[in-house]
This record gives sequence, C-alpha cells and structure tokens, in this order.
Amino acid sequence: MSINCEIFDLRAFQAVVDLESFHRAAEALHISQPALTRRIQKLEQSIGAPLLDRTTRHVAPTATGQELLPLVRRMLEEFDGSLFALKEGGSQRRGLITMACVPTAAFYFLPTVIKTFGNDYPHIRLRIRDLTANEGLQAVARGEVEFGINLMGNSDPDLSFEPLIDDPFVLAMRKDHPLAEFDQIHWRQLDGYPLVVVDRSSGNRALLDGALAKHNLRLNWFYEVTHLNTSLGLVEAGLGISVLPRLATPQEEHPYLVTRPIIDPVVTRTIGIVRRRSAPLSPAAEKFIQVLLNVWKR
Amino acid sequence: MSINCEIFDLRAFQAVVDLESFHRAAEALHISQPALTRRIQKLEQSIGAPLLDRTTRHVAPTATGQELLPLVRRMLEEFDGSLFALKEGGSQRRGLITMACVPTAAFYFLPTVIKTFGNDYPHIRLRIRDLTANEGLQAVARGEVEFGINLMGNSDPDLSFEPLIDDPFVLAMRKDHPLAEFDQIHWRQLDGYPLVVVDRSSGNRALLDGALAKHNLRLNWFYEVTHLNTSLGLVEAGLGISVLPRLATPQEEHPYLVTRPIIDPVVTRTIGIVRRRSAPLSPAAEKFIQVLLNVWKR
DNA sequence: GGGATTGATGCGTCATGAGCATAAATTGTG
DNA sequence: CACAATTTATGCTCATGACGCATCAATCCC
Repeated sequence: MSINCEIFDLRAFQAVVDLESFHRAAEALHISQPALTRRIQKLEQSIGAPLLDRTTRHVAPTATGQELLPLVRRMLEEFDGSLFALKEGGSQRRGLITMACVPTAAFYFLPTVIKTFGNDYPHIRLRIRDLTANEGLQAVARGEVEFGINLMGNSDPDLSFEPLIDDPFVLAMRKDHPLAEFDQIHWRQLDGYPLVVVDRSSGNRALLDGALAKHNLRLNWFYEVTHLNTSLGLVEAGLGISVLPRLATPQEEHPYLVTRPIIDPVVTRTIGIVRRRSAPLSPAAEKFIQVLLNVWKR
Repeated sequence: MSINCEIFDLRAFQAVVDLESFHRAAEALHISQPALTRRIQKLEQSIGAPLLDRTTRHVAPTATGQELLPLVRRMLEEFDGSLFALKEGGSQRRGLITMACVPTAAFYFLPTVIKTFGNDYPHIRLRIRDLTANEGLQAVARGEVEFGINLMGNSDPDLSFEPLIDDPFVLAMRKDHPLAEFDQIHWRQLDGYPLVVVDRSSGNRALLDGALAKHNLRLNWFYEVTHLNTSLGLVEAGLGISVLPRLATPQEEHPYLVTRPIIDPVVTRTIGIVRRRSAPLSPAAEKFIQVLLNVWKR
C-alpha cells in the first residue's frame, strides 16, 4: 500500500526541524502545539519510523528524519514553485531564447550553432541554462525553458526526444598513468586505481550504472563529484582516473591528459533535443533548433 | 497561504488521467467513485483551477492539469522511491567526507589539498558537491554536507565563514580580440562588445552587480549562461568576452585565451570555508579543513 | 427515444482533527 | 537536591470531514 500524508505534514516536519521546537513551529504553522504533535505522530506512523528525537526541551531529526529532510525540502520547493509558476503564467519571450543544456553539450555543441544562428538572427539574446540532465529535463517539463539538449532516456510521455549524436564513455587519465599504454581498456582494468565519478544525480552516472549492471560490473569510486568538469580537474591533478563521456574530455591534444576507449561493453549515451509535446516554440527557437539539427544531426 | 493537499489526492489525479475514468480510477484506488469525485474537487479547490475537463463519458486534463501532471509524477516517483530507500536502510557514512564547493574552487583548490590529505588519510573517500555559491550555502545549512568552500557574503547567523583567499574579476577574451592589446581594462571599454555573463542565480553575478552599481555601472549582457565554464567555452569560440573570477580562467598559457585585469573599480571576491556553528565535524573533516587552511590561508 | 453508463449531488453515519485543559518529562537555577 | 519554568504528550469534547449508499443528471449509442 502506498504511503499517504498531507503536504502540510511535510511542512510541519520541516518547520519543527528548522525551528527546533514544536511550540515555535506550531505558531509558524498557525495551529496549536497539540495539533502539531498529533500531525507529526501520524506522519511517523504512516512512514513507519520516528522522524524526530524529542524531549520536552530538545528536538532533532533522527537518522531517518535526516534522510527524509532533503526530499521533503525539494518536494516542497518544487510543489510551491511549480504552483506559483502555474499561477503567474508564462513570461515574455520575445527577443530571447531560453534553453537548457547539459554542460558538455553547452561547451561542444553550442558555439558553432550560435555562430551560424547569429548570422541570421543577430539580435536574439540567448539564456543558456547549463544544467545536469535531470535538472534540464525538469526545466523543460516545467516550461522554464523552451527546449533542452539532453540525454536520451527520459520516460515522461509529455516530452519528445529527437536524437542528435551518440557519444561513448571513455577513460580519462594522465599521460603518465600506467593504463595510458593501452590502446583500449577493459572495465576490469580500472580496478586497483582510484576512480573519480559523478554522483547519482547525474544522468550520465545513472546511464553508466545501468549499462554496467547488465554485465555484472559496477563502479568502485573513490572520489565522487557533482560535475564532470571537476572530474577532469582531479584527474589532471593526478588524483585518479575517470570514466567520462568523450565530449567532456579535451577534444584536442592536451599537455597532460589522454583518453582511451573502454570496451566489453562499449557504453554510449545519445544526446538530442528534448521539448514538450504540447508547447509551441517561439519562431526564434524553431529556427535555432533547425540550425542545431542541420549542424549536428547524425 | 501555502497550498495543502494529500499525497493520495495527487495519486488520484494521476490515476484519473491515466485511466481516463473516475470509475476505473476509483477501483484502482480502492475507494468509491463519489469519494474520488469529491477528492478531485477538493484538490481543484486547493489549487484554484480545474485540473480535469470531464463529461459523463470523457475525462481529460485541462491545460493547468497538463502543466501539473509532470510535477505530480515526479513528486510521486521521488516520494515513493525515497521512502522505499528509507525502509531499505541508510548507507554507511564512515570513511567519507562530504563537502560543497563552488566549481572554480573545486578545480583550483582541491587537488592540492586532496593530495596532501590523502597522504595522511589514504582510505577516506570524498564526495564533492561542486555547486553554485547559493546551492552550496543551502547544502551546508541543511546538513547535506559537513562544510563548504564558498564566497564571503552570507548572512545566515548559523553559518560561520573563515576566509582563505581574495580572487579578482578579470576580462577573458580571445588573443585576437581588440581589447587584448591593453594591459588593463576599464569597465566602460566593455561597451560595444557582446558580453557573456552568468545568470543571477550565481553568487558571482550578484557580487559583480552589487559592486558595479556603486559606480553607476552595469553589465550589458548578450549571452547569459548558468555556469562559468560555459562562459569560457563561448569566449573561446569567439562569440564574445566575459567577466570572470581569475580562478575560473586558465592559470597557464592558453592557445587562444587571454585575461586582463579590470580597474576602476577592481572587484574581488573572497573565498573561504563555510560551516554550521552548531554541528560538530567528523575527525576526517576537521583534518581536511586543517590541511586546507595550511595550504591556502592568505 | 430509450437504455446503459458515467460523473455529480444529497444524505446519514462514522472517523478524524482541532483546541482546551492538564499530565508528564526535562532542564535550569538557586 | 528540590523546585520552578517550559515544553511535549495525552485525555476529552466538539465540530468538521470523508466515506458509501441512493439517486439525479448528463452523455452517448443503438
């Protein structure tokens, strides 16, 4: 049976944690302290674990509460933010294209397209939200941007995907690393070396984990970062090796870094254009996408 | 007043849309059809807009319902998924430091410190959330990370700040740009050239806008991006010039890019360590900060 | 035009959530 | 160590909300 509670219960939980007091939280929530106590108790019952450790003088989240708290914050921010956006309606869109773009594509794809597009539309300004794949999808889904350049693999039926290119994952390392002598690498050769990975909020990581699981392989990371560029920084410093999309690695000769393909399996990601099926694009965005397809369609 | 409803209401809404029938959705949700109708009506009242267009023979989401549906799906997936993960038990936390870090500091600061730290603590893993300044502050405040490397200028009394270095903003451009012939640049010389900036969610942007406002100056941008690295990408492609913190620009000789100091005024940012006053650090984090201070304290 | 089906409404019943009063527990101070 | 102050939890009562049943109203198909 799925768990049920009220959004208000989540607000109550967050308020108690933040204010460190049922009394003050009840005031902030405009209910009585016993009513708040009852709500929290009911929430704990729904979830099946205590969320707060409390005495008459002290309140703090339990370990479970600590785990839940970030989720609760995100949900409330997203819930309130989206409903607010619903109420405010769309903002003016003329003279400006707003797009979301995974960072490697921002760096690699866009300059060429922007140049070509700028020749025909010199006065259209661009707002490029270079976000993670998941953030980018959410930005498209919410209408915060007109379209996104993102990874394939979204399950939201309201969004369409048009592929542009396939981009394999490669191993990035310093030129003086022992694995650099191989022309290609097997996954198991990564064992024994400290591995830099991006965290699970990254679409790349989810894709990699999924693909490797099918071959009974998993990434044994030693450093975990949020953005691909930071991976490269740590690799360049000689702290480890990293599995990265090829587009996230230097495309030209680099003084210190080298990449090698990884096989058995070769894991690739498909990058393309994501947009909402229901939302019409501005003429400028239509043209921009046309240029993007002309320049990069595989 | 914040909107309230039950998670069950959201499940109900999703079920009606998916099954295109109150009758079938009620069955699936194990309540009666009138009870379901009442719930949807109440949800619509909370939100202040109809979510479903329906006759006795046909049900479909309204435009508002269409907008809300992706949010509802994500929220339910995340809610159910996270509670499921909670029930499966939390992960081990020993042997791990979790920190937040603005991206330029992640690239520039951390490798040296990690090397030094790794000599003494070879088995401590690192989770580096390289986030924007604002996101980083929130991550620290919420306890999602033990500490952060961030910009000075936070007003949260629960967080302490210990400065490390001062970092000036410089102009980044291609070597063949007309402004490259100057040894130093005045802000007004930027006029007339397309300017790449980071958006207002960036602490850097807020700092710059604030400092320039005092001299009746403002940034006339043509391209707006979310991350500093994308700025460099667009500059390298020759699309414009950009005002960036010096640490975000190449520290060594670059084949195409050059930077120049900007004066009248010189704008600098201070980077340092942010942590919660109330929360004790793990021994490993304590040591890491010690190394960080030893290596970088100005 | 009538019948089958679906969503909406009226009604009664039962459960729930609220606040008030107060108990119980905790902590600080003398 | 005892007591006072303060906070969270519980008992109680009452008002309200949610449920299912019965049925109305609307839609659509034959």
